[in-house]
Amino acid sequence: MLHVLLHMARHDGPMTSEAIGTMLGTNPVVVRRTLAGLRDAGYVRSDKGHGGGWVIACDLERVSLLDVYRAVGGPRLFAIGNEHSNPDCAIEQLVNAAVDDVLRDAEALLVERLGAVSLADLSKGLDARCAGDPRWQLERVGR
Amino acid sequence: MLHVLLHMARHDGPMTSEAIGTMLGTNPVVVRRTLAGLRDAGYVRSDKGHGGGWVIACDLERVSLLDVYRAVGGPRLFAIGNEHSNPDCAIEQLVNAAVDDVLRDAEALLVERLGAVSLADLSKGLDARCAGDPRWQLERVGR
DNA sequence: CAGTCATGATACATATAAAGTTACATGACT
DNA sequence: AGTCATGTAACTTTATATGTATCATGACTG
Repeated sequence: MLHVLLHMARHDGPMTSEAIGTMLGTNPVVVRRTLAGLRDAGYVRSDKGHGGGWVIACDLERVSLLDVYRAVGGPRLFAIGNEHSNPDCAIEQLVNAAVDDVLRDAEALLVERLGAVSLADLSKGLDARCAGDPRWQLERVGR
Repeated sequence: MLHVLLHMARHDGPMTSEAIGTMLGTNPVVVRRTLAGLRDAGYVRSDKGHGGGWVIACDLERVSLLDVYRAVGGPRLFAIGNEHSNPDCAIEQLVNAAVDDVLRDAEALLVERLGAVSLADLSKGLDARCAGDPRWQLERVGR
């Protein structure tokens, strides 16, 4: 979705779900489902009808990767975690506490780092990277 | 599994897969499947026949939570990651690089922290926590 | 106003992985 | 010989994500 947002930012005029779907090698409905979160957060806007589609609706400077992550969906950052926290077992309490402690710190790091990078940062990085190479100003999507 | 290992360490005599399964609210076969990784790593031993079952086969001091994590199975630490790294799209390259950078650091932190805690540390923590409370010396499993 | 193009939304189908289940073979103890 | 336990394989169930089909709605166009 970051990929999509950056393309969208560099595209004048709306992008349709179908175009994005083709770009991602997926399906327009899936695109709508996923972008719905970003729309609800106010980061993009969608217009119906002729000439409709998806447009950036925010200041890239004020939206971080963390914002996108949260808007798009998963509260689950880790593939591991404590399932059955049985409050009756001291061993489990201790193990969970130890694992939670580590996981909390790692999540804090992720949140901090993802929160520190804005979409504008990425966009600027792209400018720098492609300076003098106008090819990349177009959408080079492929798959 | 950490839960199981600590119980096992405080249990004299082997624990059967069925007992462990009941303790975890799961199935003996699932227990065998999961513990197989720990057995292959040499952290536990399994004996067949009468009086058989699972026993700790390592020095708790020398096995970290990271070791257990790796032996038990999942190379996937994060629920997020880059799927289709399309080498033709500069935007995707940049996004992936940015996300990978953050993920690498977070994973490094996890590895460091999980590697710094041994099973013996947890066991000692349990001793400290339950000092003067002999109830917890028994398996209080429940579910 | 009719036609089309787009999203919104719902319901259903498929794919994948994890967990659970069943069944049987093997080895060990009594 | 009988029982108890693991080892293993095959199958089923469950959960989740993804893909698909369909129709309603709104917006632009001629």
